[in-house]
Amino acid sequence: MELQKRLDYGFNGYKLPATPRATRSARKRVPFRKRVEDSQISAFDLLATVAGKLLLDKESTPVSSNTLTADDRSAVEKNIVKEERRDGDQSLKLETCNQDGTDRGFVVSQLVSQANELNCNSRESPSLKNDARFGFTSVVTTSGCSERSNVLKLMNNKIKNETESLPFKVETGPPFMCGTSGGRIKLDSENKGLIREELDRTDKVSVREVADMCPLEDPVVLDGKPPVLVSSGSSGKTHSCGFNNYHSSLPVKRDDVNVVSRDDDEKSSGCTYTGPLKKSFKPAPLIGDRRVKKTLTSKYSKLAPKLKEETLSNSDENSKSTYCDRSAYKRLRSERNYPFKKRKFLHYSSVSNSDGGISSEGISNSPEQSNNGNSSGVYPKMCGVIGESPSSADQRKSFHSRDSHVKFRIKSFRVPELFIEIPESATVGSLKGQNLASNLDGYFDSICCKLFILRTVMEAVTAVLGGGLRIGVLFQGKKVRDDNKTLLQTGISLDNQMDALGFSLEPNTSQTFPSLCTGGSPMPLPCDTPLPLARYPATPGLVNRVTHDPSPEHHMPNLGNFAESDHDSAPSPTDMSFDKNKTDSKALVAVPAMSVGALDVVPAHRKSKRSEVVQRRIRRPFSVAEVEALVQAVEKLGTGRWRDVKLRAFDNAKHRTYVDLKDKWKTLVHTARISPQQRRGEPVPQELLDRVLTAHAYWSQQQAKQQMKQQQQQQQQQQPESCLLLYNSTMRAGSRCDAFCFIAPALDPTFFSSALSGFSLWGFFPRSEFFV
DNA sequence: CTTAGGG
DNA sequence: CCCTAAG
Repeated sequence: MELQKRLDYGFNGYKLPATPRATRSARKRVPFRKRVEDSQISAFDLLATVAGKLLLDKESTPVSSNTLTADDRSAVEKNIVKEERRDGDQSLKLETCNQDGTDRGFVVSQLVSQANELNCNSRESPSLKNDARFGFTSVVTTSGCSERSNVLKLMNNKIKNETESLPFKVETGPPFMCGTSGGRIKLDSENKGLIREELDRTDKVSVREVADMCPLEDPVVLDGKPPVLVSSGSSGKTHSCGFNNYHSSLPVKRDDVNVVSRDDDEKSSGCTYTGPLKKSFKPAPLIGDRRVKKTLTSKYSKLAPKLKEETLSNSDENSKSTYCDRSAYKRLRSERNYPFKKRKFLHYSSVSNSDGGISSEGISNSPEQSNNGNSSGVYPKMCGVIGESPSSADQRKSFHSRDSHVKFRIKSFRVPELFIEIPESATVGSLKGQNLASNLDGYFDSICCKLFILRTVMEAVTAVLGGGLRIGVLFQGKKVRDDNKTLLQTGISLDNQMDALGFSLEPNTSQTFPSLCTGGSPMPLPCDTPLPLARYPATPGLVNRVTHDPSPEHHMPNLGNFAESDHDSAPSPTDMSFDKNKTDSKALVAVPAMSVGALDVVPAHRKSKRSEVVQRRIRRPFSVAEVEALVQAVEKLGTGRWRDVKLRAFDNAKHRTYVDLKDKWKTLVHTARISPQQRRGEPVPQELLDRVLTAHAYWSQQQAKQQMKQQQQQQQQQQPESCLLLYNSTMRAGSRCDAFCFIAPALDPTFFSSALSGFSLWGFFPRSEFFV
């Protein structure tokens, strides 16, 4: 048998949300980045799944599949062994999918094998048949460094019910020894720290080093000594390995990896989160994950301008008083921005933190993590393994030329459940060919994803077999023949159980293989008997969570302003003697104000509880002096011009935003209306409160008047000036109808209906159109 | 970015 | 104070 005539895939474990709507709305709030990462992970996992499935099928061990099904788990255990490469091997590297338009190449899996066997369409493929010799190669490439591809040869595919186990176990030969040793990572939140430590300790292989070792030009085949497996997973403890990156957000991990790679001695570096800025400055990732870089860049680029702006404004302030106003305001803005930015970041981090808690089981092995691990950790290390051209003599250059093989073993990994939404209007065909990059939503559609991966696999298979395969879509056991059908038409709705959806690789009728397809079922390849269609049960309860980049360490740059602002926050020196009040206010405000040194602590504190949401701005009660200034300004400017109020009376109080002033006014009004007994905080002189009420009443009235005026104006403009053009049935549109023009107050058209029955309303027109 | 309001 | 919808 060369290949089974058909490979059927049931992608269990991938389920569309039962309530897509809810998902959508909820998703709306999810930061784009998160979504992207989500999908990436998914893609990888999907790939892995497919790969596993392929292996499964290839080995034609229905039992396994059944077992899996029974398990109702999405965990798949794989053993990946790198096999000796033959020159004849076909290695196929596929690059693909981008989610966000960036060119993040993704994981592509490919069937490679003792290609010879595959290629020869001989029915008897010993390797396939008998032993696990059939190699499955998974190629991962990132567009950034597409040149570095990694190959995993998968062998001995097993499916186990080891859901809880690490995403991966990797066995590698000596070449990778350090970090590579297979490790079992449990992503329990408790273990994270441990894992990291382990990581630091064990992961001594620098990515860079590895990368350097396996330049594109000379692919290296690592040699496969007996696996120096670190852990066989026997110990519950985690061992770090190439995949250690798993348990943290992509960027972070990446960073970690980099750090580690650069300085092995610095143990802490591995687990220390370095600020985002650092990231952006760091040399291009080896992995070539441009997407990530881009993300980071864009993410922080926003901040950068702000900083610049601030700086500039400050300097402006110093040099040119002319710009004082604006610059001051800009400062304000920048100041304000920080909390926002921060919030956002923290949000991410909080997500990651919660990550562990949300999905009951090993959420931690969030797909993303695995993804990371793959791209940054494992694969890079394996890059040498994948020879672009096996035949190239360069291969021997590999650091381990002795044997040309390396064994990898993926013991197990877990495929998370996906929650993805796909438009029902999408056609099957479009999904098949869809470039994931075009997915505006930033999500992989699970179907799309599956199809994509299938396509990838198909392409690989095609490459091996010479073409003639296509992806068949099965829905509820029926084959979807028309790719032009939309999902809706096909009956694939979001509400459907995703396990009702299956895929198959089938001979492409238009190609090499004659079309044998007749029924609704995929046709077997000519020379083989169909393998049992394995379908994985959907795996409930596994939620795919994405961890995020920890909050960047942006410290509020201008916290120091507190002190400054305090001094300045005094009301504009009118004729009032606020000196005393000023002092008081200073004292009051000064409380929160900290020395610079103290401020530095803030971030640390914040960092310590990253899980906590954003740090709220420190509370700074308005002093009487400030209230005075506010009242005065409002009396002058009125309510509704808070920016002006700010500029007028609080321009120097950087910590008072116009929103703050507005809020304060609101509370002042409220305070003034309640009984003195109910008031809290520093008592505001009744005199001020009275003024507040007076001013508030006055400006409210003014506003009302304004509105009235505006309305009147509108009415005057519209009604008197507009004409009603009436016509009767004898008239045709476009004909002259002066006689039927009326100057009409904008009354309800029905007004005319009685007097001018028989006419129809044509419309309102500006008077000028009729009376020029 | 500003306003206006609810929380 | 925060958060957000609107404009």
